[in-house]
Amino acid sequence: MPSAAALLAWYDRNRRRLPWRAEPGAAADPYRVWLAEIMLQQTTVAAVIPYYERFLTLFPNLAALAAAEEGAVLAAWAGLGYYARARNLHACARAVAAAGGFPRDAAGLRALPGIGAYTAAAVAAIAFGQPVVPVDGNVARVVARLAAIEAPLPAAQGAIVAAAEAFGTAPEARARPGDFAQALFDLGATICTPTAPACALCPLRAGCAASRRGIAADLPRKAPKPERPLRHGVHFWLVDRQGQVLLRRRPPRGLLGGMTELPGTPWRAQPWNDAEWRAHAPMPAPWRAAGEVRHGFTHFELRLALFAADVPDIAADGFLRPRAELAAEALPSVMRKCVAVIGG
DNA sequence: AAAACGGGGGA
DNA sequence: TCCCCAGTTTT
Repeated sequence: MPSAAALLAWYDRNRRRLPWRAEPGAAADPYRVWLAEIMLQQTTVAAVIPYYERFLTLFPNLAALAAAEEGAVLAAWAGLGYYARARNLHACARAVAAAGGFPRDAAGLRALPGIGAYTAAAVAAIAFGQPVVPVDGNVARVVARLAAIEAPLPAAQGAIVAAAEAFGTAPEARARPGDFAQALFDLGATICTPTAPACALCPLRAGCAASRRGIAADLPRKAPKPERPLRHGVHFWLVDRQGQVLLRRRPPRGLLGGMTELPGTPWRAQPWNDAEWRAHAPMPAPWRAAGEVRHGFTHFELRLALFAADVPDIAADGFLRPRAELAAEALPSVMRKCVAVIGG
């Protein structure tokens, strides 16, 4: 069994300073811990920091976020991805505000929108000092190596969680649950990295089965991923005589749910021919080819053809924005790419 | 159990 | 290019 004491001693000297973290010895703010954890789901620290700072300015506390319109929250989230997180964040803020505060235990937190097993444990440990171990990608990698778990993910997840909980029962870990969790995060982020782990610098090396066997860099093993299919779409850049561009809102749920887009066709496996995409144009217009955009989503690759036209007046569903203000519009990244190609 | 759900940074 | 990231929800 690796040494929790050694891990915490390493953490006390090497901890990362992050905007949502309390200073050593200070109490963590549950609102900030929760907000950061939601943003950090499947998202790197570097990507989160500017969004976190902006969010805290717009919504400095739970009451402010609960009082905001969902559209304002989605707009502040634009570009960060996984937009269901923003909708759940808002719903969660209202539920917690109505209840008078966050539940202090993992089971209570787990019942809230957008909070799964990982986030419940992270908030319980970091904000409320509960003796639980959140297992994210970092912790899973560290623990799979410590215990030399060779079964591939996701089948190995149960064994990894069990090993993490066993590590967390050490008295030093139970005395500082939040620091123990964050120590595992920091170790995974800076020493026990996915490729080429710096085992020579690791405080847990003596207790690491994978390091001993020389297979640390090979763990955790992962099941092969299905290949991503290709999809095609066409989007339209329609400008009126006042220089206003037609935009519209996507359906409230599903892919990019509730976000703003240029009007376009559905995205499908087969490319669109001329007659097909014209049937989806917001109105008849002298369309001219205006470029192409490629964008990768988690489960498919997207190729968009862009067509532009100028008309005196726009008569179509959607809303208008001055072309010059589009850079400031809250757009998902794929639509930001379209604007950059056409209007850039 | 499997699929849906974004986007950016690093190897 | 592929992989990974402080995962959750829906089917």
